[in-house]
Amino acid sequence: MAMAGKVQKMQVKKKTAPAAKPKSGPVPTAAPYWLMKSEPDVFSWEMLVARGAKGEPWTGVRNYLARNHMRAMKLGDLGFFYHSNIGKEIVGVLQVVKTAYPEPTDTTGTWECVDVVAVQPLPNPITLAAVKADGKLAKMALVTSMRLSVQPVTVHEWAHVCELGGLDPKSLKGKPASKAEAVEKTKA
DNA sequence: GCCAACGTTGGC
DNA sequence: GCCAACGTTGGC
Repeated sequence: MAMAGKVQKMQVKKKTAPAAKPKSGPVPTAAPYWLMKSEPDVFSWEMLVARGAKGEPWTGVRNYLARNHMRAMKLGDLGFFYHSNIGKEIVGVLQVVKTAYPEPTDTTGTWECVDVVAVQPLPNPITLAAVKADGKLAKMALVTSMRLSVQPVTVHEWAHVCELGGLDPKSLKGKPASKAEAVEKTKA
């Protein structure tokens, strides 16, 4: 299993979690799109691309809000892949291919993960600085909730980032969760 | 390496 | 259930 962020390095705490059912938490209103962060030296976009159609379990999330966002994800949902710490830029588009399920290594029954695959790289990666400097993006959770590792993205933000990044959102829309072939092409 | 932001923990 | 102390994230 791979790491999807610095949080992955954390020990799994033996917290005395009430034996809450994994499904019992609040489920926020589903956002149209998402953004998921990872430190590229731990788990990078290139590594996700290399996983191909198998994708990767997005493990290591140890924040309730981030977990709840993963719970709200639907099969086929799209999200941005953001490189934190190194690069600090949005580098690609990923897709949810398996909805939230208990994280196998978590013995507390508290944490969950989703499986994602790489869909397309952003021809022009969008840096955090560019996001902050753009009036249409300055309110993104990426800016306002800096430390949240899994966050919602609005339709407007999605469209604007895609435009700036050189991606036609329509080329992603409605793609089946089997678009890993596109990934294979981007590797060549 | 520093430190601001902020989520979590634990004393009361 | 409040809130101070503590720990972590992540930009700079």
